[in-house]
Amino acid sequence: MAVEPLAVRLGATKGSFYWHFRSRDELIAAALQLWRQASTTAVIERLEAAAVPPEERLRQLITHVFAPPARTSADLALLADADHPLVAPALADVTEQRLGYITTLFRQLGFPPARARRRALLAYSAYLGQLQLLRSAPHLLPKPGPASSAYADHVVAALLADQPSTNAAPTLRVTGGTATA
Amino acid sequence: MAVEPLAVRLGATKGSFYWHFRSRDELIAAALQLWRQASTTAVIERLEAAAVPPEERLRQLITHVFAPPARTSADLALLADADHPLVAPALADVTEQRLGYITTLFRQLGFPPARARRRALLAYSAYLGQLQLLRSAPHLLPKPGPASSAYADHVVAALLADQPSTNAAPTLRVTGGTATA
DNA sequence: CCCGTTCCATACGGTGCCGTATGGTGACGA
DNA sequence: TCGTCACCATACGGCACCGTATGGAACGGG
Repeated sequence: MAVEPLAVRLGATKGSFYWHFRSRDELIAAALQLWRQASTTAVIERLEAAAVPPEERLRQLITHVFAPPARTSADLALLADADHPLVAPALADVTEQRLGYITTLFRQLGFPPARARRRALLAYSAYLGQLQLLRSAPHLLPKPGPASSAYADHVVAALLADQPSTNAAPTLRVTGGTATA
Repeated sequence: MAVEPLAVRLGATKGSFYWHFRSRDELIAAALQLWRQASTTAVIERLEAAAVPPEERLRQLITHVFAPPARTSADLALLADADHPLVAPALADVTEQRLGYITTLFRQLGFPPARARRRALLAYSAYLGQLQLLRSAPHLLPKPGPASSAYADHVVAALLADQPSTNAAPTLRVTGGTATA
């Protein structure tokens, strides 16, 4: 967002803006710092605060993300400018942090390291793609309501299902929606 | 991409550009038309040309997309400008076409309609997210080589896995911890 | 009452871009 | 040789934006 339109949208002027921030980049840096904290660290802390088993955390995380009542997503704006020199490092950090957390959740579910990592990648990719769909073709997504919850359930089931082939059998069964034998 | 930088990058000038195209938007529209055709219709036709069972088609599609040797992606640029008035409809069309095709593949695999649709959504979301990761944090993705193929296999397995029992309204059980928005 | 500090507004130069106007340049046929 | 036409370059006006310069209110302390 440019600073002149931003200023008028806030009922202020450019002059006042440049008194508070030395430059446009300084504002961007500050906003990115906020975003890092609020969009990742805070979410993880909130999830960890509850005394529930890891599969419940993962379930909450997924359903929260895939059944969006009105997901206001700064992620989208930043992903769109992923090449911006200030955005890129912040984005990389956040991605790494989120992916790391999801990986540990899968590990806690009994997935061996490599499989946990792959599953986390898949899960996070699905999240990012969901965001894109939300913007580029929202009419193709299930409407908020029962269809949306059913979809979230479907995603949870697909992501939490252990696959038969690979060795070192993960343990924990998935409770909740679908009773996997 | 602006037309002045584009012109110099092509060793031409702006004047010559405006002889071939009436405006910048006209170039964009032409490029979008090309993209629709090459990135979707052509891919589907190529897949349908081979005389293989549907799960093999799906497998080829997924592995082709998730084990990218050097995926040159126009998709990314367009997703980044998803709000552009010319890009948005093209993007919606392509999304709908791709999603429809993936859905029919899942249907041919025996998934009932609603589940096929959900699975297709998940698969396509995963693809879109993969694209984003490729740009915003490529170092977190498996490197091209065996790790990459293993990951592609993992994704195929996760997406093709039949889930037991899933029919008939799973009714998500939000156990402990409350909703925590 | 004067002065400095804080906060905001107006005005200006500079830049990158879009689109147009206009002026070549070479090929080719009459 | 001359005119025409496809193609390209230069030059210009206009716009949106960034960042700076400068001129104030408002206010509190000496």
